[in-house]
Amino acid sequence: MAHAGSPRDSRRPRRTDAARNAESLLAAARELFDERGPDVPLDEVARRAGVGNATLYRHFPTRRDLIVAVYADEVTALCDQGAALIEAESPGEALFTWLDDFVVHVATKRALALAGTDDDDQRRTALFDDWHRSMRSTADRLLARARRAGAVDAGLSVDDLLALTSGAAIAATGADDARRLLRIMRHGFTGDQGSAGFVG
Amino acid sequence: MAHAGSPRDSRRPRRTDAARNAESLLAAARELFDERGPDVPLDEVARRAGVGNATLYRHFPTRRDLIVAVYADEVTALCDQGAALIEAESPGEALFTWLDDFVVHVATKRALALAGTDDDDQRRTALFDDWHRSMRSTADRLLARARRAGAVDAGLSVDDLLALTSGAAIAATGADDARRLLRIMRHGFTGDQGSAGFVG
DNA sequence: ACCTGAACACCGTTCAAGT
DNA sequence: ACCTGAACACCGTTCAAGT
Repeated sequence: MAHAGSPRDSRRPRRTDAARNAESLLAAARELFDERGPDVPLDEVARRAGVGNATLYRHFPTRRDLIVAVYADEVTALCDQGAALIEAESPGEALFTWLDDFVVHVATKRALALAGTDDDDQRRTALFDDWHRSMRSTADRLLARARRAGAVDAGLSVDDLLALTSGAAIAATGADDARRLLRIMRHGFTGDQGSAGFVG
Repeated sequence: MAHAGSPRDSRRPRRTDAARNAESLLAAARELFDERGPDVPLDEVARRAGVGNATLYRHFPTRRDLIVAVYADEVTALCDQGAALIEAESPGEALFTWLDDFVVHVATKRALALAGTDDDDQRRTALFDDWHRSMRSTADRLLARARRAGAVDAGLSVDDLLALTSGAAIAATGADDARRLLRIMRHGFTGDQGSAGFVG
């Protein structure tokens, strides 16, 4: 399963101390993001990891790179979960089950997603930029199957689906709120649930 | 019409130089936000306004206060627009016409909304904190009327409506995109538009 | 009462010197 | 090839001194 955020695919092997330092930095960043939020000084991450600050910049040129690396595993898990759901009996339920996991993921990392916005590209959050590709392909397959089953509107694109879903997750006050907002969006403000009947 | 962001309701009158400085700062901030984005150095705002930097802090203690003051007029206009729409023939169309203006407003100020997030309260954007009250009461009246007309789901709350709507606006790539996403949300992912019939 | 600009603190980024 | 920590630059905030 291809996933975003996997660092380093260079040819020759990396020196063992460099590999160890990268791991220490990731562990320190994970801890400090939890403890003090996504704006924690990068020097502090380096200090806790026991390396010089410039070493952090060598491995992770921007704060965003660090954030993405820290949560790469979780994104991979989410995509794997989506791959498993592609076999589920009900294509409609499969899609919305995955979206449910997705909004929880985004809502939980909300602060990090916003902190990862770059100055030059203020239109996109870190989630939408770096993790978007793998998320998008996962969502795309689930959506296509749900569409064939008639469980979603034929005109709904993946991009719109993901934009709306992550927008709701970012606007939500927490994971539970995000899941509730997703349920509302599924049937719309008008609340119509009729005509489509029991599909899938 | 009560609105957010109106500065200064102190008793005794303000010295004329203080009033002039506040105006200069607002004008300079408006220009620089347009030219260089919401992260422009505050010292630069003060310099363009022709005042000392500490004067800026006296009038607007946080960057957020400055942002809110700059866009207070626009928020007021949006609320007035909502007040006018409360008389419209179709309650459902009135609500969605206003929401259409609302998403354009939020999408246009998207970067500012995100820049206004505080460190201590990372759950809310500036829009949701400072302009929320007046927006909320406007939306509330339009929603109540639309609900009585059966144009929206009976269980839809103002808070959920505004959370979803502004979330879509923030996730959108621009004003046009935001309007499109609003239309999708209105009827939901399932695309059902049936059962409710021609209400309003 | 309000203004000023310099001083201070903090943090991201770079770089010369090491191994 | 990689690491180090000090130096640099930038910006928000405060404060002593002015009017």
